[in-house]
Amino acid sequence: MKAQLSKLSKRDQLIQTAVKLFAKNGIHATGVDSIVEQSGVTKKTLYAHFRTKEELVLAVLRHYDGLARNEFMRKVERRATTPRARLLAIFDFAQHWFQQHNFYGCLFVNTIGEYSGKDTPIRQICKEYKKLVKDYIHSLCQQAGVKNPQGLAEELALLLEGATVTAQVSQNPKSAQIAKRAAKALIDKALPPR
Amino acid sequence: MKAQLSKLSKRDQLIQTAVKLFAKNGIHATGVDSIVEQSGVTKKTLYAHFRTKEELVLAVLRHYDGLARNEFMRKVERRATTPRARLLAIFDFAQHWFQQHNFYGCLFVNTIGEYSGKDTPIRQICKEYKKLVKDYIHSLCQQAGVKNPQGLAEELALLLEGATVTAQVSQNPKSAQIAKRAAKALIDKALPPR
DNA sequence: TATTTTGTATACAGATCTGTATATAACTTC
DNA sequence: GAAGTTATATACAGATCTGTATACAAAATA
Repeated sequence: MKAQLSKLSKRDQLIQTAVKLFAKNGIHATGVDSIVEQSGVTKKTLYAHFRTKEELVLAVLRHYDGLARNEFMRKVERRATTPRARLLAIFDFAQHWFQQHNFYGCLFVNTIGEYSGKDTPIRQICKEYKKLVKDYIHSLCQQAGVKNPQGLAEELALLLEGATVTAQVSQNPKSAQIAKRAAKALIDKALPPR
Repeated sequence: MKAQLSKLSKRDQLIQTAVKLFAKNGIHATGVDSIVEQSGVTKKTLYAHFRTKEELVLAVLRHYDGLARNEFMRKVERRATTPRARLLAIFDFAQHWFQQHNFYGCLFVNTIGEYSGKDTPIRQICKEYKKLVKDYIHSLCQQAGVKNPQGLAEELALLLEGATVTAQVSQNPKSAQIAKRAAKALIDKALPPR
């Protein structure tokens, strides 16, 4: 059951395999043995690149952080041109995301859920990811000329978060439309359409 | 390190201890040995009441479902009298919840995160909980005389969900205030204050 | 008071977990 | 082409996991 990862470095094969397994089954439920088996890389090699499983987890989160934020911004900007339309396009992107067959909610949220009590570097990365997403929304609000861009960005980020969790739990992607409807009302209030 | 659970049945001692450990450390990371140790109940007794760990998990979720929803509704109704004010009081309750020292996010969301890929009865309970919370919000919307109570309930439930996750990840309870601000705008739109 | 239930205490089986050790093959690079 | 790097294959150590077995004590019930 090896994947087609021949062109990648061993390190990347491990990370990409681990991302999939962590997202689908959770971190504690995913043993390094299954990562080794499905990546087609030896355990010895894994521990040559990462000193512990936790270091692999960190690498996976950092990898996914860059990947996910990049795709988020790219797709939002492709779907609309004006800042205002882009704020709404966030939720069209979300709906598309929720419909992916391998959508298992936000990896960072799921990870925090497994490390609620502990205070490891893992938590820091998850926290940072959410901050950067909000910063991006904030920049769109600024570009749109909103009076209180921070306030609107916080509200829209909350809606996106809620829609994501709801889609994950209820297994229904329509939460994106609900969030979009609410977002439109909040945007219209913060920036009356002329 | 036994807790003071003398008045409870062995079954309840196990459930209450398990709730705490699952919430704090996650389910897969919590071994039955630690539940046994901290509850002051023998492993033999645990397996007399629950055939497997998964059955204990189910009992814990069902127990917490009743407990949490009951407290949610009770506290919301104590904080305000009119349906409209109660819709807003949801977020005051949330802020208070987020500030608890043992707040580790929503147990059901964290649980789903650990069972994303599988389709066990566990998922069903989490799904049902979210539905019942939304139904309660829906009933408040109806009582308030909102034209589209379903629509507003969906939006407010999304805000509550987003605020909860955000408070958990960013470890900052102010997300409740943000959600309340957004909720107020949405409520005012759906039910203009006279 | 005899019996059944319910619990404790503890050890164990078998699987799985993280991480390491050993020995060997392939691929760079000088 | 020799040296050094980077893999593979595989076995193992030691801990921890779920679940069971054995032997005994306490408490309720008949």
